[in-house]
Amino acid sequence: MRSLDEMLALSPWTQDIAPAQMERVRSTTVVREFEAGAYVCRRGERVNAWIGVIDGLVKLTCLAPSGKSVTLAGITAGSWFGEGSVLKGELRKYDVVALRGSQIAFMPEATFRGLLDTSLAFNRFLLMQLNERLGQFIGMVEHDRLLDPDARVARALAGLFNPFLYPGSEPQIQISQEELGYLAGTSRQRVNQALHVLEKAGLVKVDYSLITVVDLEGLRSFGA
DNA sequence: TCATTAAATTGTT
DNA sequence: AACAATTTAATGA
Repeated sequence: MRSLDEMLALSPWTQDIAPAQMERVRSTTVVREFEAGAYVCRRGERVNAWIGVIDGLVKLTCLAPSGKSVTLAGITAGSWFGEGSVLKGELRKYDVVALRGSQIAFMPEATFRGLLDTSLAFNRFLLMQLNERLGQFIGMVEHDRLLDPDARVARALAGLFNPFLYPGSEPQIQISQEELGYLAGTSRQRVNQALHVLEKAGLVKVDYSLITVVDLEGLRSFGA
């Protein structure tokens, strides 16, 4: 995915948006590029845009009192996020960091609210997305307590390929094992071990800084 | 294009 | 956590 237009074409909520609204989305949404490691936005900033990942990969992260950072979610290309904070008009609760060079779209709050007021499809999409996220986070807590590390890595990885939340088309993700460790809540070494297990099981293919999902269903249910 | 080097990532203990 | 091995990216001949 390279351009905002391509991403809009992939986004489910654009399907029956009126042409005038679509034009407003196109003309007001700003695209910015970020290098690996750069902050897309920081905790505590006023939220004035809905954010879309056109290309690349970002993570939602927060700082534990001890100083350790915790990754709450990885957001892949094709996904929009941050609607919760826009709706509530609150300060941003987490840091957003680019893990790779990334192209990020910022849709101004006014445009976002315009869509809310005029499009039933948009409201439906948000409802589905919020519900999907809720399910994912509940699942994360459950898995964190019930599953062994191999399975946790499998779920964390599968979570990045939720077709509704992340309508990117490719079954690959460029992510280091260290970052996957932050996401799964385990050490890099354990991720390395787990990836070997998952590869032997025929669920993924592991390359340098790149993981290809071969069997998404198998990944989701691994260890259950 | 090829060789050299530094940095990032991975494999292992 | 530490160390070695491997891959990538950048540089210059």
